Amino acid sequence: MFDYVDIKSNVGKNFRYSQIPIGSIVMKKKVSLKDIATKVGVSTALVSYVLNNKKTGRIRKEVALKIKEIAQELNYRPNQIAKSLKTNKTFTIGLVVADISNPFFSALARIIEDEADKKNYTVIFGSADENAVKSYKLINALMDRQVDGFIIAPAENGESNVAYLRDHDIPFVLIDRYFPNIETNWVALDNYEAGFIAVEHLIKNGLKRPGLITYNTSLYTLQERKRGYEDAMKENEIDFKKSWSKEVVFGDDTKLLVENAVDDLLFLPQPVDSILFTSNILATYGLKYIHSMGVKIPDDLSIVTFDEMEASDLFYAPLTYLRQPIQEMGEMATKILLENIDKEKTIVQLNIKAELVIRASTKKTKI
Amino acid sequence: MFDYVDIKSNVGKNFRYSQIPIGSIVMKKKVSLKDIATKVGVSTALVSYVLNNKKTGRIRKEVALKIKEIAQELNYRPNQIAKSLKTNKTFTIGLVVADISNPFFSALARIIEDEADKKNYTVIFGSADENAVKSYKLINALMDRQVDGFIIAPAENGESNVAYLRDHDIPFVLIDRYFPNIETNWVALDNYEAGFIAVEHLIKNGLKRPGLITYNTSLYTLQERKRGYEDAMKENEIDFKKSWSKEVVFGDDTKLLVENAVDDLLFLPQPVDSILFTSNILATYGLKYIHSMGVKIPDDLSIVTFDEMEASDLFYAPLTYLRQPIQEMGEMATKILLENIDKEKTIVQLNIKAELVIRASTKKTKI
DNA sequence: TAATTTTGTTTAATCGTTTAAACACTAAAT
DNA sequence: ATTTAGTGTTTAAACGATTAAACAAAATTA
Repeated sequence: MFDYVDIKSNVGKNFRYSQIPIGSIVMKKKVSLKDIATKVGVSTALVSYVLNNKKTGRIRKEVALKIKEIAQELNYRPNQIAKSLKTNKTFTIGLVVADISNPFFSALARIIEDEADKKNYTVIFGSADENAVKSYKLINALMDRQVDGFIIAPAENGESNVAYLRDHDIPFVLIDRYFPNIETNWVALDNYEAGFIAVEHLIKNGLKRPGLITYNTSLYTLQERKRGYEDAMKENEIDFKKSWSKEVVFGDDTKLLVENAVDDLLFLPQPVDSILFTSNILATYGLKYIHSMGVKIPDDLSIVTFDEMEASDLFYAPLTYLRQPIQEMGEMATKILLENIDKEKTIVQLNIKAELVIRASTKKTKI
Repeated sequence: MFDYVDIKSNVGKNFRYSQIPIGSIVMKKKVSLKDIATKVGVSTALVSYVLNNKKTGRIRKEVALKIKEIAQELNYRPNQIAKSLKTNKTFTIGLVVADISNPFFSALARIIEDEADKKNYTVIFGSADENAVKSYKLINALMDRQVDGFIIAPAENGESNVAYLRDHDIPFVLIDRYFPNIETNWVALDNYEAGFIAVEHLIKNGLKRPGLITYNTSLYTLQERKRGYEDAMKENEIDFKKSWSKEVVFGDDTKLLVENAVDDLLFLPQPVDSILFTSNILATYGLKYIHSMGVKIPDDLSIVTFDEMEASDLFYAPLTYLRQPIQEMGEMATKILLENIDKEKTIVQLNIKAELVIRASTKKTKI
């Protein structure tokens, strides 16, 4: 399969390589309970009891000691697969997000990993690309591996996934997105309030024509952000125009669509004076384009985004953004899941408030 | 454990919640080979043969059909844990990186995930925080779960990890970092060349005092970047001063240390006229600080970084950077690993060349 | 017709654990 | 001197699959 030529002859190519056959290696055989049992001269049952600290009252101390000693000596590590088969528990949780390479989700993944690790769980992940069918396949693949539970950021139309999990009585917690009419665990933002305070902030700063760029999706999370955006205008007696609100389709040409949306907003007869982006990806595309047009922020246009855009620290106008409490979300989701795995089930639904971090992209104009 | 009060009484707090006891649910029992066997009236062996398309020549067509039909009807999904125990194969690979929330590693994770998925493997990951001990624990935890192989970005002093894996005859591929004296698979950058071309580019642009900010580490990867930096100067007859090259310790106070390093370089009697950062994290800290000082890029100072800093598109001077071929690295690492898992082992060592993406942060000065 | 081969299916062992139940002792209680 | 109650350990089944080997019946060959 790899037919690279020798490194020396490879000058000027864009890689160096070498292929070296491996010499024979002294392999350490995996040691099982049986190996220990044989060596000590007892049954595997006894070894199992000792190493799991069961029946402690009944086992002769010298034997127990000897077993532990030999286990140590042989560097015994229990085969979790065998253990799982018997105990029906894998100490593994499945994490399904849209895309693990999205900073929001990878940050979440790290937090979940750490929280899970505290209870000796490991994490298997999968990226579903905002696609409910792919998500379904992933969930099945992970269920086949008998994960003890799931943390899932469902895609649009992911209700069936949720129903599927529930039918199979497998614990799960939705994160970031959820379906308000389905009785499930979830941990998410208070999206309505977040949209609301973002726009209220704009209005208080004297901006009267806030635009919105969001995904064209039925996901409640984003619907709520939009509803917050609209209500903030209503409550502040702004005469909201539909043309201020743009929706783009998620996919390969999202970038282009965002650029078109920006054009639409800025070339209205009466252009918007500010834009709220409802996700980090939308903001990234939009900002780059706006920047490339030479539009000055915040003088020509104010900007607010969802999700931390720490990278924008370097931007001449660091962005005002709605900070998602990722740490808290990840921790809580994991805790709730592990509780559900261990104990009897209750439903926990958590909507955490966003924090509006005000920076230079929404400067006050004189009112 | 969760003693949140009722949502209505919770106005003004930073979260909303509710706890609803779950009603009883009609649970779908997991269906096993045995269930199918019973329903069809045959042995589990036969069911297994049919569903795995073995002994196809010998099995009565009607029976095979019936079995498949019932399997479908019951929505049978094989228990991978049981399968793994018997076959000694989990179709799982372990990914151990420094931090999954680092964009470089999460991008890599996504690529590995996709490549692995093509061959029906899933990925378990762990973050080792540049700590060889933590890495060792992680590797063990994943080995306990019988992963078929590893992709690992080892930490400093990770040689023992490598030896451990080799002793246990478990396939693995090092990624991003490696130990040149240990005969292992690796996929990494040609770090020497990358450092070299970065500095050569600076020199060609008329800069005569290139500084370096790197980690204080024995990791070969970073040593090589530094060696490239130094050699480029030697070959271009620049009289290199040791004071131009700063090393910072990885850890919680890296940010502060980077800021000190920047100070050191800029307040030399004869300050550097350009800085090469050897990682995205260093660059992020450094850039923010430099920016906050009001230093103008590239007029006062030119900048080159390792790793894609796409976010810097928004910066007034988008950064010149050494693009790591992440896609290729992830794909190749996965391919090499899966080859090693399936077939007899050869060692593949791949050093892929970086691409210098020249942007505004290294403007040409008149020479 | 008997021996052989082919066809279709089952039996049973196995992977590495866990764990209830059985067993063989010894010590205490009647 | 029995019965009863521990004490220390083993036996064996089970988890859910795979798979070599055994088996029975039908088809083919001699």
